[in-house]
Amino acid sequence: MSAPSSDRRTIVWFRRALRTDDNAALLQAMHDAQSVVPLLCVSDDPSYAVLSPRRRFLQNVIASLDASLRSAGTMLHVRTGDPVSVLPAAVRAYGAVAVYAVALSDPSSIERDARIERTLKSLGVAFVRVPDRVLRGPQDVLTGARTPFRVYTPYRNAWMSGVDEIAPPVPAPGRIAPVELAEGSFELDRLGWGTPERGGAKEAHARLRTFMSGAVGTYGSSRDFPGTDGTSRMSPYLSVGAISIRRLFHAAREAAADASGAARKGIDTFVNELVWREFYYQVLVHWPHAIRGPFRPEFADIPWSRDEGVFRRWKDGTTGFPIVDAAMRQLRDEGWMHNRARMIVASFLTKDLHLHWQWGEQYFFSQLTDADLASNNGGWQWTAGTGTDASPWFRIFNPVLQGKKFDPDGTYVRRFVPELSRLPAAAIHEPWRLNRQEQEAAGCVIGRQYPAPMVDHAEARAKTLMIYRVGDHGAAAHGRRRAALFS
DNA sequence: TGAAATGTTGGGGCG
DNA sequence: ACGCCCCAACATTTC
Repeated sequence: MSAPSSDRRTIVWFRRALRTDDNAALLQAMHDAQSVVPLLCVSDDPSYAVLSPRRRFLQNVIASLDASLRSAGTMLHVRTGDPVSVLPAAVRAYGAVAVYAVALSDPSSIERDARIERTLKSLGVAFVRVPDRVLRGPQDVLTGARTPFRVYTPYRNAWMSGVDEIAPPVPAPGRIAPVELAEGSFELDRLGWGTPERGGAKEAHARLRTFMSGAVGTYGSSRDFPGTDGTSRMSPYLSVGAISIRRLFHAAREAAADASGAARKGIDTFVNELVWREFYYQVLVHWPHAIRGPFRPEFADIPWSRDEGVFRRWKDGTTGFPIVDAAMRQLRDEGWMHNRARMIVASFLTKDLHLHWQWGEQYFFSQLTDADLASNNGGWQWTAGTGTDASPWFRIFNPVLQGKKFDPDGTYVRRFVPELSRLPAAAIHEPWRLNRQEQEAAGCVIGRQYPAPMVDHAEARAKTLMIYRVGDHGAAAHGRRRAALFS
């Protein structure tokens, strides 16, 4: 790194690290030059104005970022348009010698960044991408043969063995010298987003503190119950970088340091989930083809249904299966879904409705405030049985049993499917089993207030086993059985 | 991070 | 007392 020099002005392009706390690109820019311009590029596409939960969340995070920059003495400089043209224009307007940003690893970002780098280079300006999204980079966790891992457990063991290499988080700079707005830049206010309600970095840190001093202790068991507030709910903040992954990891380590044995187990489980996130991240870096289709090509030819009407009922949460409908409505209402519920609806889409898992992946990505390419893709491939170290394809969730097991009193269903709220707990996951009189007493007649189940699970399951078996030439057990048949 | 089908065991009712 | 049957509970296999 070069020595600090006050006459060198740089731009910090804020994208997926929307915070001042422990922001590697910001810290490096401030180390390399005293004068930094905190820059935000906003799309000028009119469809951008549609206020999905994710968009609202993002606006709040950005407002919070601007507020913390202001408390340090500076502010966001906003420009509209495509970053590929905005950044060179900003470089000229500010006379900057370098642009810093968090390094991104998905193919479309890599491709766009390469174009930006070329353009900036022609202006004599460096484009510095600083790794900041994961605790341990894809090249830092490899097998003895220096190849990437495809299986989670050995990956985790290797990851853990290098845990001391993880840097501690660095607090936000106390003071950042302000820079005058240049031609073409404006203050955040001018976007007319209104007063931010919640969702910023401050809220993320408060939530993290609460979680680490309480629920994390029972995380191992309570995280599986969607009616309980048993998860950290850090994923939306992580996905946009409103909180740093190191901040999260070190909070967990500190909590572990003064925790009882039982609580430490909960913390270990939590850290494991962070490692899953890193695992999926490195899978896509090493095998980017998984973004476009099954990681394992033997599953490329499964004859999926293309029934849009069926897909719509899944999205709308009117499948007739209470736990599925509750989950899908939570997604639409909150832009978030409990992890257990994600597994249930994903299994339902692929193995009860026989729709392509990529339809679900795409819909999740469009709705989730925590949308993350790698985790989302990894999760869907896991459910569909097409990924690295995936769930076996013949593992099929029974939506009624999952409901009974993980939402036994129906708290979750009642919260998101009000028409079922008066059903007795014993029937809430299979309301069609009540007789007409009982349905009327609960104010929920099947076919009127709430739909009949849209598929017969046993039939759907049988069909899944059939359509998957066709493509499954890879499983060792099947090979053996087939060989035995012919011997 | 599953569920269904199939197999095994053992207690209790009964003649 | 004994064998037999039934079936629930648990275990194993299969998808």
